[in-house]
Amino acid sequence: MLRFTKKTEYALLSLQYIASKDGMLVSAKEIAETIGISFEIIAKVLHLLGRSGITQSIQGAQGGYLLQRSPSMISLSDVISAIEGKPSQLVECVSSEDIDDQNCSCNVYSNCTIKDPMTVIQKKMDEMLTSITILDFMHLPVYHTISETIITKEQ
Amino acid sequence: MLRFTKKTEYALLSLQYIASKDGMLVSAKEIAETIGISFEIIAKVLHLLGRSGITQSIQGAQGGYLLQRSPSMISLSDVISAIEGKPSQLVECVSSEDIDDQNCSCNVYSNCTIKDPMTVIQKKMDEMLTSITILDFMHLPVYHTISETIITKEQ
DNA sequence: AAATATAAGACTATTTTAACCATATATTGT
DNA sequence: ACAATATATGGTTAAAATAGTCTTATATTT
Repeated sequence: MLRFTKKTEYALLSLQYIASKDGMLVSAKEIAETIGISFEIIAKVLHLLGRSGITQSIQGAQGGYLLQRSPSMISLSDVISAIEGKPSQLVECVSSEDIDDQNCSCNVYSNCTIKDPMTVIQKKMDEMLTSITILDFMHLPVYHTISETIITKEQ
Repeated sequence: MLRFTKKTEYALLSLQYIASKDGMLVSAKEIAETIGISFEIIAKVLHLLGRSGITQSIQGAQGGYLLQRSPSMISLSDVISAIEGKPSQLVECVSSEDIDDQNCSCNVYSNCTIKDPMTVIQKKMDEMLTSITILDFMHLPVYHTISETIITKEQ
């Protein structure tokens, strides 16, 4: 099924929030409360993001997380890889990495007739996932009217 | 996880095979044997494709399946919808259909801050899935050399 | 030393996926 | 009419992935 996992969703919500804090340290507790998700899950997600070098973590009291690079340099593809442990693969035998080498372990079909077109699709998907970044998840500037009513300009 | 289900894979393999037979009736048994997958699964997949008007089925002896429209008019999006019963949704609350109306049942987060960017991503995904058709899964013409050696030109 | 915060693994329940089995229905050919 | 062939459809089961909770360890600040 072509669906993001909840963990990926939580990762995006977390990164969006951290990015919005613009360099300030943010704790897992704060993120969990803001999003409305249990602390444990958010902590696990942030840990995975840290492992992959997307976030940086400061342990101890007053510790927390911040982004290791700017939002525009963190792609959806990076986030998925960090959370799932490997890049997205539309089918088992086609990855964005071994597109050229033929060490495909898929011996399912006597002769696989969809590998080539699937490779093309996988490539398109990768291009899309790489082009989307955390910047795309950030709100546009908030405009204030003269009467101080806050109007948020959405895309 | 962003992965096609096996059923979708089988559907694509089946449609590719039926398309290659260019209008001839093809039985589920023939497809199952060609692909190397159990007859029952292929029959179920073909049934689902028929329900959605992608394939046409002729019952009874000498019956079988054929495409209801040309390969270039059957998109990957159509196939996924047929197999899974509804269009692909990257997240629960964003579908390609209710992009404009706001009857989103997702009350998971106190205030969801990723719905708008997710809608944009869903739209991109839909465009991609709609642009890819069974024609993209068909082999290019087979060229014969003078010595009758068959060379298949791959993409 | 106490409080705060991340690190990391174990465990359980639910959902989805995958495959198989059984039976019903329709059509053809003898 | 009847046997053979082929699709239609629902039920059942096993395996895998997902989602969430719990527990313990480690690091830092006050």
